[in-house]
Amino acid sequence: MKQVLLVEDDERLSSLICQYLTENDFIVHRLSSGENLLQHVQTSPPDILLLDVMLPGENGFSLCQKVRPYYPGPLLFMTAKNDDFDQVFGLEIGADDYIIKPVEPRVLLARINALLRRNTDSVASNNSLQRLQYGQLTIDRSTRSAHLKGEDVQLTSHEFDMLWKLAENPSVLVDRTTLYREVIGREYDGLDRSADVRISRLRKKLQDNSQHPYRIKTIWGKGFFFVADAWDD
Amino acid sequence: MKQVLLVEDDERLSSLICQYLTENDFIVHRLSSGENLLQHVQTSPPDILLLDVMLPGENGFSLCQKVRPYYPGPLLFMTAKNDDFDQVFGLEIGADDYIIKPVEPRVLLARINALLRRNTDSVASNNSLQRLQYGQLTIDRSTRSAHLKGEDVQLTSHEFDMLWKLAENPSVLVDRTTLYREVIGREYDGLDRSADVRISRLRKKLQDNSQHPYRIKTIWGKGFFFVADAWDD
DNA sequence: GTCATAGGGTTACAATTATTCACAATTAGA
DNA sequence: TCTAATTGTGAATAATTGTAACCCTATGAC
Repeated sequence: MKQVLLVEDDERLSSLICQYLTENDFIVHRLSSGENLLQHVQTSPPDILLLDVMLPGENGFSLCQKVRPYYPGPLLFMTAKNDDFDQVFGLEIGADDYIIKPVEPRVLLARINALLRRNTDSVASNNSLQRLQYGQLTIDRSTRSAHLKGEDVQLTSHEFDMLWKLAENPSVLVDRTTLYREVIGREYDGLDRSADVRISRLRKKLQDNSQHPYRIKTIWGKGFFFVADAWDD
Repeated sequence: MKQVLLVEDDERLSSLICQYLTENDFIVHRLSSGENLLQHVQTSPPDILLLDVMLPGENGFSLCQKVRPYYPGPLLFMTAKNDDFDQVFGLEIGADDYIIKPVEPRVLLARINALLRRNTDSVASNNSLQRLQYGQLTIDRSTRSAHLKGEDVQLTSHEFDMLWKLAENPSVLVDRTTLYREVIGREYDGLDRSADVRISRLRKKLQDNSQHPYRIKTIWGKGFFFVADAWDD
């Protein structure tokens, strides 16, 4: 659940927004002025910051400039003043969006989601090929973790490397020579069995049955391959 | 210079926008319908895409859905129709902003810049970043302090250096040699355990479980890496 | 079909590497 | 200087991985 920090002095509007966002699975923290904003942002940073422009004491623009060095996430201004100059100014000092009141809750929500989507996208887009999903099995390279039927599968480093090598190209044979060279990191001498041992341990953790494996299959005398769609029991 | 792709059938508005953006150091490409949009985006992807909603032939929403799989960058809708439902819909199908006509050129420019800033920020400037935020964990280089779940985490100087080194490139392996050379300040002799001890102390303070760590993970025989997403276990 | 054989699956245990603890050494502050 | 906090050291413990042995199964010759 994403955390929203709302700074708004109009109690009626604040509680309206709070209610609507809470209904839509956000955790909302409310401040009625910018007094403790900096401290709040530093100790429990929100996922998105909603700032009213006209506030008692320090105004939203000034707060934005103060808080920006400590808060890199999305920041959204709300204001009753429909003034192009202010809008341009707000965006230029580092806001990501600028909404003119009256705020329609559905629109606010859509804009919040658009900002959050973009923000998590950019983190995720570096790892475009970082996550594989096959039925109930998920393999995430950025965290080097695997999940099966919603449960965390505790794989060791080498087990994970082996699984990734096989799973990144489902149905494609990975022969012993390749496996040793690219995963184990040495040449295959024709006698070494450590790849087999790794496969064996992997199968066990993936709840695969070696007599009738469905995830990692063996091609006798050649190597192994990963099966993408498996019918889970 | 950034490239803008503008899809707008109103010739007067299109040339007005084109002129204003060109004056402000953009390269503008214009299309008067969505006919060749997909091809254009694939052959010369713009830095930002401006889409009119009401277009001859295929409308902007439909174009957005078609083009999104091939264009991950910022996308902005412009429309004369001031309808909340449309706005919400546009944002939900993947737009980053939605502007109601009449379009004020200065406002359009400010919004374009806000989107581009956000887009390049997250990718490019991690080396100049003073503050990292991963879920409930923030790490602030300017004050050399870290916060977890709103609480101050008391890190020693070396613990902070180690955490920063790992966290500035999440999911990237930092091997022992690098760790000793760049954080501890001496060469790794193959026996020294002080990096492990620091990691161990760090994990404890980050409330990480070394049996099943989620923040700082070990790659056996190689080194360590930092995990950005906290929702793992 | 039987059999011999080559290769794969599994296991116990050894080797390697990581984690942690108590305490020693070092450093920073008063 | 003294004191407290920080950091390193070495040893005990735990986890991971490789090795060698055993057994099993697929394959092909007969």
